[in-house]
Amino acid sequence: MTEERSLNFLEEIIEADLRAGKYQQIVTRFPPEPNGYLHIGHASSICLNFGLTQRYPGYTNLRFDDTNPTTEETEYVESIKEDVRWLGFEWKHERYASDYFDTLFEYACQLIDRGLAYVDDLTPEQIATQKGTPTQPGVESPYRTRSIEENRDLFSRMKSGEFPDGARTLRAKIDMAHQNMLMRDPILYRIKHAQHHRTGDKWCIYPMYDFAHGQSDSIESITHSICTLEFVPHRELYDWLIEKLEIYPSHQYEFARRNINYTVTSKRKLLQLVQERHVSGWDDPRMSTISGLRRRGYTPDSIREFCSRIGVAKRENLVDVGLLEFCVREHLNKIALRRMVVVDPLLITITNYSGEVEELQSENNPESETGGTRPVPLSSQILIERSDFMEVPPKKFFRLAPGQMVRLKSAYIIRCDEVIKDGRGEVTELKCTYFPESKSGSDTSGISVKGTLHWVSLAQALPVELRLYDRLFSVEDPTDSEADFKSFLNPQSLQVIKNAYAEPALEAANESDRFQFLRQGYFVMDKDSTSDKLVFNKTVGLKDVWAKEAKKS
RNA sequence: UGACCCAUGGUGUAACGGUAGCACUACAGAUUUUGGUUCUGUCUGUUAAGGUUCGAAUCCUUAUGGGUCAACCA
Repeated sequence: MTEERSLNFLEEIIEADLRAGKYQQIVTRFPPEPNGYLHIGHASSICLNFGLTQRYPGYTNLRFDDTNPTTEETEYVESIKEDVRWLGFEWKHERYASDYFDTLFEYACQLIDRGLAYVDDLTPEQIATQKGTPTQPGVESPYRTRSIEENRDLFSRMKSGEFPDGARTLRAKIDMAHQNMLMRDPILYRIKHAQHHRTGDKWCIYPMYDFAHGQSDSIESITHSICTLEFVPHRELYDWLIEKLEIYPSHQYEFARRNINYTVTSKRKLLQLVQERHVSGWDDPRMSTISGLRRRGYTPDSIREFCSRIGVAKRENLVDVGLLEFCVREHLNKIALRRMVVVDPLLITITNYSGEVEELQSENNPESETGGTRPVPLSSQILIERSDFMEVPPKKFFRLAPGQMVRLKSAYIIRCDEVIKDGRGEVTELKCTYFPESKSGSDTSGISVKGTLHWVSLAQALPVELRLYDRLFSVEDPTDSEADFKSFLNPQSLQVIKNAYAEPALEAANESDRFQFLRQGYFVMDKDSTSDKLVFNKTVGLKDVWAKEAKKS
């Protein structure tokens, strides 16, 4: 399949570079800022960067762009490493932009010495106003003409902590009238008396992204520095610094970030959802974070497959979340153990069944020949899904109804003889008879039925909690309007079933085990499970053509 | 009203001057002891107008539409 696939534009560039002998091997990097958890959009970038060096000779680094100590934390570093590994990738070198603070400071001094940088005393507001607008040129700072000696002195005093936060900045001296706003004397260093998660209080000046990212790539000899489209205008500055500093010429390439409908993929917005308690945490199963998807029951394989299918390009996009769901169903269908769980129970008494408990066998996974079977107990009282019975069924309802026959999965065919109701007319019980000669696997009854139901023997039923999830937002693109994206939160995104009834085999389940609950969907055992009550998260439902059919009429 | 980026079915992505293909979705059918899975088939597309060419989704021009850029964030 990979060999059949056509190349994306980055692979074409790389193959051309390799063919031309420009490089013997390629080096890429995944460069997150440790200020939040990774999300599905990052997965795309991870698969791209690491995937490229699996396909072509070379390697990929994990580099934390940790140049802003006030937002960065070790907790995020750890989660990012865990997520990258969980996705199935291993980096060559673990690096930090902060590893290069000394070198970066040296670079800054070089620019000063060559008259290409100056210390500015303007306030943030002043800098903003004199920057101009995209259609109007900016004006030069009065401090732009300071002597090299003065700049050197001031910059080293900035470093030694003589000035308070925000008092001065180091700026590149480029062109205040440049078409590209980023070339209008961009700030290179700012003063921040803040504890850094790695360098502690060694520094009180920190480089800006633009003065750290490109040079870090260069220091690591990154051949292909891949980032998203919003950094296109940064490339000119990136190249300018490489040229002036005369350092290894990494080249930046940009691709369009992947957007997915009915969710948000922005660390800032995800952080808001966490802080304002709209979700239970970064790993809430409704979140688009890697940790959320993991807790939801997604597999690394399915996420990688998704990233591969959506591809890489430069145009704006909004990927249908249905494709992600397709990918996880496809994988889980192959690997998930089948179990029976009744969500909304209706009691059936099999009137001609003996009092004994019979042990039946049911396959663990019909997709797997080596999957084996597990025992399932059957007795005269069982539970079926309330929605699998209708007193007045529509046509093509292949389930239970008065006088109608149906098969109990891996067991017998039963017929509904009598409907018992309570005082309010609510159906409380069904009296059925079973056909002993219709036993699964050795059916000689000659009866053929259209429907097969999942069921659980009442006496052996295991009470479990189910958490059912729906999309977090009720509109395709919550960020596409003036309104606060949180106003589009779907109030029905979480539904908890406190008491569902599971077959006893589920007792042996462990955290993170994945199952298909027959005719319902895929579920994963959650970490909130206790010995008293197992908790399962619904990963995704099965395709349900009957639901569609029923909706039509 | 500047610069830059982008434009192919409902969605995502191919076609590198020579038959617009693949996947998802939707729809129809077959199989099925999960109305699952699997299998078969069908619908739907080159933003527009000019130009170059024997031939244009592809090259050129213009228009239109969308996106990005004015944080001491990344």
